[in-house]
Amino acid sequence: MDLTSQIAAAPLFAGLPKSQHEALAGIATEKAFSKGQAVFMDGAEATGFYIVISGRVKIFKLSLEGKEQILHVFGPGEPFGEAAVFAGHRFPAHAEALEPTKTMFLPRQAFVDLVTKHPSLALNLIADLSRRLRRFTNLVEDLSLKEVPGRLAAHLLYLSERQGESDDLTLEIPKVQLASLLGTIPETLSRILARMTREGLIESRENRQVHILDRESLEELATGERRLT
Amino acid sequence: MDLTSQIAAAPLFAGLPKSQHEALAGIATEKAFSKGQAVFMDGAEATGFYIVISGRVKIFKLSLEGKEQILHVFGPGEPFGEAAVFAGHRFPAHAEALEPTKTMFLPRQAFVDLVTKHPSLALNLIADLSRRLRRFTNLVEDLSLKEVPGRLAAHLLYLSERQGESDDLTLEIPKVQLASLLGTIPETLSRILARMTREGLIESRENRQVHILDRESLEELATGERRLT
DNA sequence: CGTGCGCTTGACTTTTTTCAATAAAGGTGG
DNA sequence: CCACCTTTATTGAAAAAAGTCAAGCGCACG
Repeated sequence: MDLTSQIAAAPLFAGLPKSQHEALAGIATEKAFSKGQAVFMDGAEATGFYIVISGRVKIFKLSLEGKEQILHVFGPGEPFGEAAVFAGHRFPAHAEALEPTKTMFLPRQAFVDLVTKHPSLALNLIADLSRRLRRFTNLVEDLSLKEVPGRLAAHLLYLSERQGESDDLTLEIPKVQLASLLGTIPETLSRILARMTREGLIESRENRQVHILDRESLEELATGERRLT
Repeated sequence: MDLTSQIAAAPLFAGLPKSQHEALAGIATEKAFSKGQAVFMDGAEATGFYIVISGRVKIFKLSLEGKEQILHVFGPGEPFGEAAVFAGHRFPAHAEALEPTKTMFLPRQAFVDLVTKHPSLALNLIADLSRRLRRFTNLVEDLSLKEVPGRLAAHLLYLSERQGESDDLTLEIPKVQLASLLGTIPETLSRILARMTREGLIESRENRQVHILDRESLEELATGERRLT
């Protein structure tokens, strides 16, 4: 697929006239990354931002001791790094491809000009940033107000919902990454999955497959009404 | 002071023509809150957003057990609740006045219309949301990657910077609130302040006054290069 | 076919929270 | 102006949650 149709497919650019899609294609360039390759580093100058075409990218912070906190995992159609274009001018975190990934890169100034000229693009961007802010609110709430079992329960329910309300779900990412997303470490995650299994809340199959046995209890765990014994 | 000049003073509306300030004044209403009074509740419908005129407002999440995590403390000139106007339509957290507070309320639709018509307002809003996103990134990093002493050290340095690089600073909020802002509880905060004092990093005077004695060590604590013994 | 990565489990440590007691400070009504 | 009561703050002892360190297993990939 060519860049213009990629752009037309991105929610951020929804509702823009075709001429604008073509204008964007004119300023965008394609960049590909192999699994594990860095897209940008924390603190690097933000000369533009990215939109995932295919594959997945994690955005994360690193502590001095090497512990990692994943902030987002972005897939096809999702932009990342846009906020840095409008505030601070430096990326506030690291970005790395989780698998072979294609992106398009939108250079800063050309994009700013475009946003200035097209109110509907500006509104799309505002909605995008607002949604992201809301997600961060939830992340902070989870990290600060819930213990790991609650965060895991919430995540399992989120995956179940996203994957069509089925009781069978797939974790989508390796457990090391999931631990980092939940703000914990693989050992703790492993233990809590084992506890949930022991208590009959879930069944953990091979290959990142999880089967929900007791949805209600998971929901209570996620809200804090119940705790794992 | 009248609403028009209040609006002109808010960074969000900087650079707008006077006519627009007057248009905004036309749709804005003033709302006052007493200390401890709720401005809005988590989950309430967002029919508009607020800008602080005087006083201070905290935005926070509550757990079922009643633990509180402060997300922001906003003072004069700062807007809050804007993101809910553009995504979700419900407030994602509670808001409460920390002291007698005056705000102006901007109703949703009128503001959306205005943003659509005025690119420079849209850009201001984008910059505002982007900055806020960046702050959240730091909050998540702190909560997940740093221990309480590190978070406290970072906060003290932040206050010192904001208050003019002096070694004498004021906490600005009661310790209960500070604990909630740092994602901990008053007891823990109290103990860690005591440890910092014992190790000669700070001196804690009466009335929320803190004197920095060893800035370098505080900085190392904030980055994680050093730990409190 | 072996090396390594992803995952799990056990034992132990550290950090933080919980519960309880105490005390100082500040505002309110009598 | 004072007694009272709530708010704010501090400290100790014990419990709980999560992290660290270490070992071991199995499967995939080169």
